[in-house]
Amino acid sequence: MPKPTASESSEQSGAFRAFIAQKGLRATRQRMAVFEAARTVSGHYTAEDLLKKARSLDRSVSRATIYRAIPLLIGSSVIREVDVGRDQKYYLAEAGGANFRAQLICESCETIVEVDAPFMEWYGKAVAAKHGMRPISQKLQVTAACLNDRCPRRGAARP
Amino acid sequence: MPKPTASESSEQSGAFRAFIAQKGLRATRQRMAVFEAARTVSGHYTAEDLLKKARSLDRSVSRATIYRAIPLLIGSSVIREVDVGRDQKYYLAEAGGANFRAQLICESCETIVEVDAPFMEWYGKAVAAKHGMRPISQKLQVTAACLNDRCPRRGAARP
DNA sequence: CTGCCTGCAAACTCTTTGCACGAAT
DNA sequence: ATTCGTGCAAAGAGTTTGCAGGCAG
Repeated sequence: MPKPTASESSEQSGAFRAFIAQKGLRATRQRMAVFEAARTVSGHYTAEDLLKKARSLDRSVSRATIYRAIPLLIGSSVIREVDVGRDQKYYLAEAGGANFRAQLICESCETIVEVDAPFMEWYGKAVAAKHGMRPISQKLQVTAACLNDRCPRRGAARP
Repeated sequence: MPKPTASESSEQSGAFRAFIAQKGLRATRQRMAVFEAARTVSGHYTAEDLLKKARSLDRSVSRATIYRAIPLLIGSSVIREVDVGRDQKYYLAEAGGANFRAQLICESCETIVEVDAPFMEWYGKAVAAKHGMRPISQKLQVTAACLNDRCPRRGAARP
């Protein structure tokens, strides 16, 4: 059934098509371009980055479509949202079922490192249970001074 | 906990005055009203809440002054900023030197519970060190479905 | 054919900032 | 007197949304 292109994405693409079909939505050209861009861009990217990449695949993709597609991409686990409290949110292609990740964030430059933190699952359950609540998600972030050569304040912060 | 009166705050007020004086700033009427409001309002509050309270103490306080005072209040440890990824940030009167707190956040209503999480200090150090970085701060948040009577989606959300 | 989707641009929300007057030291 | 501080209002930035066609199913 899936389009028999040589593209390595045909499989995931089919899964995404199924996801939107099941929701009564349509596999438009623009939507699929955003999907393809979302899983192709590497590392953490912004909505604007995603727009650039999607446009390189389909010139007609607009900013509005990007923002309207993002919730679908998250809902279908194609990407994950990473909010580190900056002005813009970041997104990340979701590799496997890799949940429970912490972020190590440089306070001065763009660097964000994903770190496995499986104990978050236990912690979330424990804390929520103690207050009679049902855990839904957890977030753990460490802000630090990085040593990246390109970091404007390499190794700075607190003497 | 007895509600602190204006006179009871004179001590902390003095500390705050010292802080701004040491920075070469001035103890203006508006600034002190915001300070007094910041340490009086209970629970988590927004900049807008702070404005309301400060205005009840001094009619002339403007929104701009609130936003300009907040960094001073944080810098002098009078309040702490709590960013849970919503559109507005929250602030909280800083009781003691209580650092390393996690937040338990209801995904549907306003409820935010502060939870001690001292292990964050160790975790931040360990993770940062592993990447040759120097830890600066850490944040841990658990989103959950709450059982508050006033919660619009009481106990909702699937496991 | 239906009605979901799209691009465009205006709208929105919280926060920041330029300006000229006001006030703390 | 000096500067810093203030209110006002406009500017900003990222994201959302109303509208009039366009296209998937």
